Amino acid sequence: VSEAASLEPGFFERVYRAVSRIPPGRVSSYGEVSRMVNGRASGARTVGWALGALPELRVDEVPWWRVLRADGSLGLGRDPEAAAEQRSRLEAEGLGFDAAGRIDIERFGWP
DNA sequence: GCGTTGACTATTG
DNA sequence: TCAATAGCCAACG
Repeated sequence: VSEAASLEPGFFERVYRAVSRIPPGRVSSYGEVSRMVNGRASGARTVGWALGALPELRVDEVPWWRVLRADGSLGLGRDPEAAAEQRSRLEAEGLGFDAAGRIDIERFGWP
């Protein structure tokens, strides 16, 4: 492997990797993913930004819909269409939403 | 090197 | 519960 740098994937790759480790029926928050990637929950914004750059081609590899906000509400607040898709995918995995449209991350959250 | 941007989080009122 | 504010980190121009 001549590409020694590939041993240390960039922030993007690490985020995709961490998100892809989330099993079906479970959800995680940006802060949690940030902690997996950087060891800190402070980089949550960067995680969201990294997923925002997630090309559609990687959608099948990275279950971005399993990443929610810390309070269990869906992200993509500025993208209603994508949020609806996220909700559909989560419902398809058996996750329940409350009246406020939020998931009980304490119950479905992936530690 | 600096300022801006962003799918965030925690705190305060 | 909702709204607004401050703090943090990484990439881009």
